[in-house]
Amino acid sequence: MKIATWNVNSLKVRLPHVLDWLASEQPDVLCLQETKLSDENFPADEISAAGYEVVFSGQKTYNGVATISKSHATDIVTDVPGLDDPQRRILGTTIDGVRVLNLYVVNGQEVGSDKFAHKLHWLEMVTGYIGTQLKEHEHFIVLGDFNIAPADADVHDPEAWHERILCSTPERDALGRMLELGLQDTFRLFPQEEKSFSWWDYRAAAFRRNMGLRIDLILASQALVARCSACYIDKAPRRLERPSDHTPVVAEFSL
DNA sequence: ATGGTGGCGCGGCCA
Repeated sequence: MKIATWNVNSLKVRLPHVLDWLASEQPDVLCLQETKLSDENFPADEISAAGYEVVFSGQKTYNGVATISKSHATDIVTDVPGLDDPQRRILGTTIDGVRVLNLYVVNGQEVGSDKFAHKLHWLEMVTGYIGTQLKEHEHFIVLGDFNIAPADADVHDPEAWHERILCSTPERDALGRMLELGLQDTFRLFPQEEKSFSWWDYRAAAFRRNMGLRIDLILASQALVARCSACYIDKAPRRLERPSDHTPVVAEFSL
C-alpha cells in the first residue's frame, strides 16, 4: 500500500496538480487537507474520472479534509467523540483493512494565544480518540498536516524557531503523548537527507532557500511499522506553477 | 518589529 498526505491549500486551485500527481504516482490512498470547499462544491466527478473513490468533510473558505482511494473506504468518521468542533479537520476511513485517520491539526497562530490553547485541547481530544481506535485496529495510520515540527532536525533554523508556534515544547509534548500510544513517525524509520521539509512559507522565497519545516507526518502502528518499506517527501509538486505551500509525503507498506 | 505571499472573497481573516 502506497499512502500519502498533502495539504493542498484550496482543492479548487490545486485540482490539476492533484489529478496529475494521482496519475503519475498511483498512490492507493491520498489524504488531503485544507480543501477549503463545502461538500456541495467538492470535485467528486473529476476524481472519479481519474479512477479513484473519494470521501470528504468540508466547509466553505477554511479547513476541510478528503481521502482519495483506489479501494472502497468504509466506516467513515468525521468527528471526534466528545469534541464539538464545527471546523472540518478529521476524517477516519478503513481502506484495504487499514484504519486511516486523516488530520488537519489546528495551527495555533501564536504560542500563548487562545488559538494555541485550543490547539492543545484539540490534540488532547484527538489523542484520546486515537487511543481507543488503536485498541480496535492493529493496522492503523494517522497522517496529515500536524502543524508541529517533531524535533529541531525538522526545522531549517531551530534558533529562529525556538519555542515558536509549530515548534514549541507544549506542542511537541502533545505529539509525544500521541506517539506514546504506540505510533511511530515513519519518516524517521529510514535514513533521510538533512534539512528535509514538507512545508515552506510562500513569503521571502522560502522554498528556493529551503527555509522549511517538516510538519506533515505519517504515523503508523507497530504492526505497520514492521511492514513499512519507505517514507519520503516528494518535492516536485512544490516546484510547479501556483503550488500549495506544502508538498506530498508518501509512505509505502508491504500489505 | 515588521513584512514578506497566497486563498477566499471583496474587507479582513487565516495560514
